[in-house]
Amino acid sequence: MTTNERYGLRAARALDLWVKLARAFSTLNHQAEVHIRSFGLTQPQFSVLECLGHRGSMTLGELCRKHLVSGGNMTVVVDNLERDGLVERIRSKDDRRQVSVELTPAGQKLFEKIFPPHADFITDCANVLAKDEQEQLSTLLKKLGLGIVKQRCNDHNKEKKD
Amino acid sequence: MTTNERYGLRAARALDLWVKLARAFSTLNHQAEVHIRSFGLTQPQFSVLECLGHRGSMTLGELCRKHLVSGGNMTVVVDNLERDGLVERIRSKDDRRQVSVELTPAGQKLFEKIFPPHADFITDCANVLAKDEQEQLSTLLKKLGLGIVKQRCNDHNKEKKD
DNA sequence: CGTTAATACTTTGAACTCAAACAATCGAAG
DNA sequence: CTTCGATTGTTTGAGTTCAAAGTATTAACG
Repeated sequence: MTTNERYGLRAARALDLWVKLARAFSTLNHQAEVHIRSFGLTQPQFSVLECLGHRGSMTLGELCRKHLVSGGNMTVVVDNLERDGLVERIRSKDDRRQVSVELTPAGQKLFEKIFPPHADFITDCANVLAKDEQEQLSTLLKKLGLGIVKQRCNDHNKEKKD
Repeated sequence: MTTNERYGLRAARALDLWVKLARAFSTLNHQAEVHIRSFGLTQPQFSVLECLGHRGSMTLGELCRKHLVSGGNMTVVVDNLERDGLVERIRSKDDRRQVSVELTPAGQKLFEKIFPPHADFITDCANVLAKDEQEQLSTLLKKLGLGIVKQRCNDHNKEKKD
């Protein structure tokens, strides 16, 4: 019995989309992971390094929001980067609760060394699709992602009212 | 300085696609996670339960391949499901290395209880997009995912020859 | 001023993930 | 029949993730 026969056409289409999304992400993610690992970093570590490299120092909270990651987590990632001498924690003077994270010279150097080849790597992968396919895919993914956030947010507010 | 100015248009497009893919996946994944957690399961646990519910018993190796997950990992997930009395390990008589994993009656019951509402949930999320948009997106994601596998596989073989 | 609430981060415990090392079993070649 | 190599699972160690509880600091209110 197919998913269609069991749960209907709409559900079959939705579940199919969900599987394809998970597979595509998982595949690219795995490739990126392997590539990044060859530089001695994990993916979240690289991601934080990249963020700091491109946008300068950020607080832990900003890093969390940017990475859609829960608080307790970023602490550990930054711990490990700090242990490896790639970033530095600096308590803000204005608000002593906040901790600003900055690249050390070693961190900056590593970022400059590994980001370009990594960008090339991602570009290679994306070139499986033609230019307009890439743009079309981006657009649809954005619509899906933002749409879900909006939808869930509305549902949540509706529940509150009830 | 934009990504485009820094690394060129092709890279900018590819990186943008990568970010959108990661965001869309992460958003839907998070929603699904929260929904599944309300039934007392984690996502990988649910995923294994679903697999067994739809396709009957499978060996650990089959589960690994189906979930694109490394071996040592599935052991733990199945450990936890077994601890909760939802699945059972059965050593194959033909090949005593293989371990077949089966749903217990409790596991079967839980699967039947939670899969339909979960399918509805995913369907709701997907309905952010119109029917033809969903199909288009599925097609592009599939092409991207399979294309990358193929590309990397070729690269790998090329390296071997060198 | 002092209490109370909110914010920013850290800690803790459970689960998942990988890679690498290990054990058990099977198959095939000598 | 024995040994060697491949396959199947498990174990171990490091890292990531979340949720929930805890600490420190700030802001706001009486």
